Amino acid sequence: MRKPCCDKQHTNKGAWSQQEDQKLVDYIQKHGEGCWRSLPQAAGLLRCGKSCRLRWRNYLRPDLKRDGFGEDEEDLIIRLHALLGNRWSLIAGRLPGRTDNEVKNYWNSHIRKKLESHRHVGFTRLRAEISAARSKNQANDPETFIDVNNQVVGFNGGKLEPTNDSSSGIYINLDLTLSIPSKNFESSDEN
DNA sequence: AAACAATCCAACCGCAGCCCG
DNA sequence: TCGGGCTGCGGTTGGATTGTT
Repeated sequence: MRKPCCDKQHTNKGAWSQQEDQKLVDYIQKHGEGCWRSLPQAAGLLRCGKSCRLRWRNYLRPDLKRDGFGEDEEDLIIRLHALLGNRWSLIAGRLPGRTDNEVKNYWNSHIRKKLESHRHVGFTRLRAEISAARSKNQANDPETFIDVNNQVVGFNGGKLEPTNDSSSGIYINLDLTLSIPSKNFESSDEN
């Protein structure tokens, strides 16, 4: 049986106080993101390492955007989700200043409902791009294409796989390379 | 103004995978 | 090669806020 990540009897849970936030920020600014397991004690926090990590990554990191999602970001999320599914960290990796949690929440509370209620309308704009991209790219680089309706080609664990429905034959160029997430803007993330 | 419902989002949980001895 | 420890990820929860009746 695996040990729990921390002694839960002696850790705080729930919302973070300003003092806790400050302690965490101060510590990470001084020492960087080191070992999360030992960080709470070193920083004088009664939290488990996981909680500290989450708080930092999702809320306290200085490079995070705190404003709402733009139209272009929403559009990108929809496209990436069509390709990657619920790989929120990968999706967030393509959106500077956004976290996986934020993207996931935004998807669940905004985009999913939108797509459910306006499914065909939602694809109208995509279809215009599809037509343009189709003739240009279809044969060149299949791994950057998906079928908007039901996935002609999927990306599965680093491997391209044909999927079960190829009815539409419509492709969209996502202009996507699956590089290591956040490498484009890692300076603030890794410091 | 109060009660209830719906929505949002920060935080938690448990699992998977990576790393290292 | 194997096993244990640690981190990261995705799913889920629950409290706070906002909207509706």
